[in-house]
Amino acid sequence: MNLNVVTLPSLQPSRQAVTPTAKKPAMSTRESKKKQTRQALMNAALELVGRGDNFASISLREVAKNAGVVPTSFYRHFETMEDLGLSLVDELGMMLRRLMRSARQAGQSLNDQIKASVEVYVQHVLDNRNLFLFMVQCRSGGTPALRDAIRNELRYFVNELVIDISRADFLPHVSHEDLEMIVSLIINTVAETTLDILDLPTASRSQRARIETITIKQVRLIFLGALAWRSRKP
Amino acid sequence: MNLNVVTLPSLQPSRQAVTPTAKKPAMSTRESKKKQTRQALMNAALELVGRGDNFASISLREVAKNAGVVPTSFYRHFETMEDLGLSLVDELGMMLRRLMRSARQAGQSLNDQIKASVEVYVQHVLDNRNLFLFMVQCRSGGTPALRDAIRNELRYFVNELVIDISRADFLPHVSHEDLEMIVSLIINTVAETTLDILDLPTASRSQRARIETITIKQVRLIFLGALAWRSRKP
DNA sequence: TGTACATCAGTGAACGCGCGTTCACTGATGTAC
DNA sequence: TGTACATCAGTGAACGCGCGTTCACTGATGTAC
Repeated sequence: MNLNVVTLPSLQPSRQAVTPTAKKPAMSTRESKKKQTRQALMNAALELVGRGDNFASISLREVAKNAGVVPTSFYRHFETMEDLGLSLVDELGMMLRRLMRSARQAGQSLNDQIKASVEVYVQHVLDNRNLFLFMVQCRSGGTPALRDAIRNELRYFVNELVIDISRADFLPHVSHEDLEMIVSLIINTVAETTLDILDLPTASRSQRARIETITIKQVRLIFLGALAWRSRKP
Repeated sequence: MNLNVVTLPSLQPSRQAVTPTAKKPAMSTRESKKKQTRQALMNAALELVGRGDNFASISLREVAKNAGVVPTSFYRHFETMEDLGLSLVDELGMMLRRLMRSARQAGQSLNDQIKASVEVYVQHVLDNRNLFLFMVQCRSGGTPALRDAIRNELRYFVNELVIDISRADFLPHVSHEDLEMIVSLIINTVAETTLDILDLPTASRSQRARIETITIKQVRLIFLGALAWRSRKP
């Protein structure tokens, strides 16, 4: 598409140079406005989820209205509400990757790392309330396609953590298969707290600390079990 | 209401004697027909959940239609769909108590007990598909009242298991508070498998065995951790 | 650079439909005497 | 036991409303020359 621009740089050199991020070609006014509306629709849906509606019962018209466009405009961006939902899962995925990056802090003891990771998770849930609400709702109440998409995001999370723990050599006596079993247990345990966090009255610091303490204990106990675990030879 | 019947048993002695379960007075035709319709409405809602609809987006009219009554009839039994949902939670509660009773089998080793309990759980999920679908949907996507009701049912489960383990003296070195933390971890771990079980293609025995194996391992690992756990003195 | 044409994100009217809820009703069941 | 009246689960018509989707449109933006 932009190949001729690249092979014949003399044609529009100044435009390319002015572009803030040099990687992608400058976005046209039309394109960027379209992206803006698209994002507005996604945010509107999240907003409605945040207000207490279930994603499964939100109407296309409500979303359009909240995004400040006419209902028919919706179709310029998404085929159906499920389609929009799948895009939200993409957004969720990016957020989870950011979360993962924040949680990876080397050079500490295992106990400190557990504590820090749980705290980072709780903070992310509070900072991305609506997106996490969407996640827990759709994970168990979405259409098959949505549930599957979310399941994949969580699987990615598990795989990454398995790699981390393998590299750190925390549990050298555990087989790969069993390590996956253990990491799933950890991820599920942490994920399980999501709803409890979201249901907290905002700014209830003591309640938040209570949940964090319990979760940290649970993950530590799992590691204690993992250290005593004997994998059968493969 | 029936007090005079009780205090003056000579009035209708034969009717009382004929009643199959002697505890409650005989139900009138009208009463029993009403209960029947009520149950039909609840079953219709579960049926729709089983077909893939989200409870949050099921309409009162669909439920009535599926139950074979006119929409206005619904109001003779429930005020709203949420009201019906709360009754379904009651039904769920009774089912969970039956499950708990089946899982309580004394006189085995801890490992055998874990294995048997997980298998009983999986069997119950498969036998009560729609009710468990309703549970996982509403636990994270229901109205606040519904979520709270389900949360209470699960809390009951945790409390019962704490009592069991205390009595069995499996973990005498663990404080009551930490025991609750551990039992929550176990219950959440087992509950987490629910969706995976429900998503299985029916009668995929090998997949079912895989899930059971992993879950059994996870619970055993938790107990291993619990045995090594050191509670602070209270 | 200026002009003529193409593209396409967003508009607004219109559709048929199922929704929750109201109301007055019917007729089988229950109660009082 | 028989009769006259009360109760109330279920009916059916009707309401106004928001829904998803269609269609022809408008006018700003992009493209070609």
